[in-house]
Amino acid sequence: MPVHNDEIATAFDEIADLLSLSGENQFRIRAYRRAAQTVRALPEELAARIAAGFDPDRLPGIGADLAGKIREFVASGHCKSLEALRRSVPRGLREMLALPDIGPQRARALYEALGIHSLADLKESLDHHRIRRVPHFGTRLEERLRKSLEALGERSHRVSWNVADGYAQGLRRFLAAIPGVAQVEVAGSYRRGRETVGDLDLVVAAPAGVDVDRALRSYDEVAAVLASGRTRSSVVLRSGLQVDVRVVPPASFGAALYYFTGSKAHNIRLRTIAVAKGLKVNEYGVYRGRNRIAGETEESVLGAVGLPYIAPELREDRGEFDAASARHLPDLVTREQLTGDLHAHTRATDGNASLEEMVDAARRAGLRYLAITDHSKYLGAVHGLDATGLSRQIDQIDELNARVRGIRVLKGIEVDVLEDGSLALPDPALARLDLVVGAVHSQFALSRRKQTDRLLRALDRPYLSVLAHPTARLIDQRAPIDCDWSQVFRRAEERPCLLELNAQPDRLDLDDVLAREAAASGVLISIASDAHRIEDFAFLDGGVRQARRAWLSASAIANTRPLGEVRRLLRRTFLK
DNA sequence: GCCGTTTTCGGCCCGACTGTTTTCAGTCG
Repeated sequence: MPVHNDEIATAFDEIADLLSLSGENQFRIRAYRRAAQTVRALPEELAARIAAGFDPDRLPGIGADLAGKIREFVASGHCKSLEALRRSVPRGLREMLALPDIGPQRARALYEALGIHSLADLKESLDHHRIRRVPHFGTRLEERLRKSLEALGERSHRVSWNVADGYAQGLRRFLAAIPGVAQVEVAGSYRRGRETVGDLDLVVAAPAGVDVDRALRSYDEVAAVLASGRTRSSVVLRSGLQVDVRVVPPASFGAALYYFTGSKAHNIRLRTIAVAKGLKVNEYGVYRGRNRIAGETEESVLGAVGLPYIAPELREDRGEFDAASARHLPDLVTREQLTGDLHAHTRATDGNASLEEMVDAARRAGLRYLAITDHSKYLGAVHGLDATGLSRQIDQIDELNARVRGIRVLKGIEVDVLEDGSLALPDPALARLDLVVGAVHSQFALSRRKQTDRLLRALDRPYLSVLAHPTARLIDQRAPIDCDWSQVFRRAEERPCLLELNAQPDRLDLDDVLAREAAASGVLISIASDAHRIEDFAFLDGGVRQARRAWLSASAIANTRPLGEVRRLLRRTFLK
């Protein structure tokens, strides 16, 4: 039974929690948390790499001890020290950490004073007002915990970037309109372009005396105030989304924006680098001794520690500091560099606009070519195109191309990759098309071996030009298929075949980690809207965000090139 | 537990808010 990276990471997180409940050294705890993060973000399964001779202690933050635990876990599926910890820490105590305001110290104190070792125990003690008798606990904390416990069930999980964007823009406008406010930016994981956002972080530049906190509390979507201060406030909106606002003087805006954009791991690393140079970085600026030497802009903060600007999408502690000091940061792709879109649908299948409407919308979105790739007919498909329907659409596209200006329409199809890796339409039916987009729409649960073979065989089909949404995941709904991606990337590079970064907000597939790995293997990426409505070309922004998180520059993206070159790329795949 | 152009031992990012306390610990981001 192969052990997945996420299981190793989850075990390390549990060890960290249990160590914290044992009152262990915080730096030892941090080592486990950092190792969990490192392992979770790896593009390839560690078990497979170890089997191939890789030594995990070469990973950053993983030394001899943790490497040994990884080996033990991979070999046996168990970790003895985790099991020992589970025996030594009262069962159930860990779930207390899920509650805001309860950390390891308070969880421990409640256990020792009242024997509380579960959320159910806590509720009972709260109901009987026993908590307030524990040293360092009081009536206010009791009330806070009561509210937190009630809210725990309905606590919102992370929302998609697009949903967060709706709330963020309203808040930004509201805060910017406060008299005296000089500047407002949305920071946090939103600014780093993560596919989901847990809470909103906003940074406000305002001179002393501007009461941003009071204004925020009057925002009509605020349901509860968690913290309220002169420079920092936290509220919860009616939707359940938490909002943290940080207010700084204008001269510190860059430093505060940097600090609040994160990620936490990135900030810790930046501050560590600064310390080595005799500097201190905080949210007010960069300091040498008591002298502030930077802070008005983010560029000044990085410049003060001797580094070039690092784009927010790269700030995940995934090698950006090494790249920055070597002056090898990628020139990240922008939306303006996209020249066209290689995946879109019309009313002929499951889209809701006509061919002409989709093409017009694409042209207005600044695209110079658009591939129409409606679904093929296949077993169980609704409204797939049959040979007659496809032939009719081809004629319509020829007719439209003769008529419209400013955009070229490519003839394509989205065809199913069947369980055996064959395509749902025979080669002769595909030969007339400009491109063939293959996609997995069924049999998601095949074994790693079968799924890998399936995709490798699909990549061997002569007419396949693009593998769409390769992992078939739906964020928070459907797990990615299990597959040896390094093999798939190698084959796609040899063919060559484009791999898609599908920009639908619930797909974003390939994700940032795999897209970076694919590009490193020499595969060209197609950022595609998969538009079903005329509004959907806006999804391309999200695709570009994900591509930037994957460190991709325009040269790694097929559809940043002129149509002639894209045609050559697509045609080359037909010749092999 | 990790790590090293100061170090193989002794460090490990930094500050705001809250509540329970009279000077600070805990939690969080």
